[in-house]
Amino acid sequence: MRKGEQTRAAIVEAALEIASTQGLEGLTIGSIAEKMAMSKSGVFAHFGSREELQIAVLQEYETQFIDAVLFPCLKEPRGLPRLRAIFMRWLDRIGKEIDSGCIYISGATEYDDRPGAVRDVLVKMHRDWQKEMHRATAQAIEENHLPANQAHADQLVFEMVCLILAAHQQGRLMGDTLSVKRASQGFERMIQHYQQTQSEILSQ
Amino acid sequence: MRKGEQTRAAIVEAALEIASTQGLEGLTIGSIAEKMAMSKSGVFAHFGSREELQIAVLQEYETQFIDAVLFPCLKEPRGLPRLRAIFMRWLDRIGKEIDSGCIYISGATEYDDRPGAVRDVLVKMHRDWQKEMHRATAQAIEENHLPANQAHADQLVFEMVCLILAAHQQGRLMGDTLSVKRASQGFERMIQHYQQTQSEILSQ
DNA sequence: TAAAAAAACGAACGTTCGGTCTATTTTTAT
DNA sequence: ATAAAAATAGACCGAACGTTCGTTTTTTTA
Repeated sequence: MRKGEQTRAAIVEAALEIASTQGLEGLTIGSIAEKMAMSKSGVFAHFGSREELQIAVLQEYETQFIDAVLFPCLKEPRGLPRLRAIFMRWLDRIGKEIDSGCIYISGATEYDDRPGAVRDVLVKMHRDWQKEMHRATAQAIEENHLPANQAHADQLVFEMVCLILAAHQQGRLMGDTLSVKRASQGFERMIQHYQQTQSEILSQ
Repeated sequence: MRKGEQTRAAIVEAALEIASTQGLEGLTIGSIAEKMAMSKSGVFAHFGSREELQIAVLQEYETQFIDAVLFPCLKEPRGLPRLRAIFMRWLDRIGKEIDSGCIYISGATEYDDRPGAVRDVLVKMHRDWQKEMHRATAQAIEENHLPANQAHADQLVFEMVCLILAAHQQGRLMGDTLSVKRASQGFERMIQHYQQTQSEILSQ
């Protein structure tokens, strides 16, 4: 029983590496078997279907993502410092993934028109992550770091996603080495704008 | 000789529809043949390879895109009005493509790690389009609609791409019906910011 | 209208895919 | 140590893929 779990974890790890560059759709059982020096059926037996395997890869990615991006930020003070930390760690991770690729982002375009369990899991993960950012934004409003405007809060989260997506795409497809810096500049400009809106309100 | 060209054009049209939902990688000769009520070999003979077919589809999309987005905007006055018109028509097109999908965007993630002729063509198209927006931005600076700051100009184009990408992804994957509106709000906010920067400079 | 050229067909090729089945080896528990 | 259980191997399946080829049909040209 123990050996199986170990092997399964190792398979998921290898599969995540492959999926990062080839995409979740480009992930084949044969390619994993080769990388693991195992037979296809040996790999297959741990999951029962390719779909289960893809979902396991997504879950592994989510775990790593939350560990690397969200958890360290919880030490930061509630409000804008924590929100900024989240964005910056997220962006930092995207920067590191410009060589390998982010399966949240590649998966989003691969599965936006392909119904099924994989898509459902992917949507839930995106939704959960955006909820997390909504929470951080709401806290920034509570702490009076940002003006209390729900429309602005929604817009802010949307634009954080914007910047990340473009940093990833421009970095990977276009080879734009400045894309991460541009995204962080965009973030600061956006924050500046919303804070300015606040001071305008206060001065009225 | 004439009949062949007609058929080829019809094939490319059908292929573009399939590629919009299935992606360029999901585009198979068999699926086109079925849609066209032709044999696989009949379809194949017009292109010589799948790669050539994919490139033909990309070129067809580019033609349609330029016709629908760029050309009508050239009637607008140079400067900010034209730049705004370009962004809005682009965004409008993305909005209409939320059901079908945009192969510029899906192709970008499909081929960001898959070297070859298709990727090369795709990169060139992205580059050309961004050059077009750089030109429109430069004109807005010439007309004194925006401050003369090259760093800002580059950032502005980057953020236009940002907003489009997120409008597409959030609309398609997350079913966010407000994504197009959010992108246009983001654009106006961004323009407002850069103009504000200008007035600050002028008042110094 | 007949000959030439172009277009389309249909069968097959080799490969790869996810998945199944049975046999064997390895690990675990008694 | 041994029996049960779990893990792995390896052969194999049917389907789909891009591509090739010889043949037939349709279109164009003379």
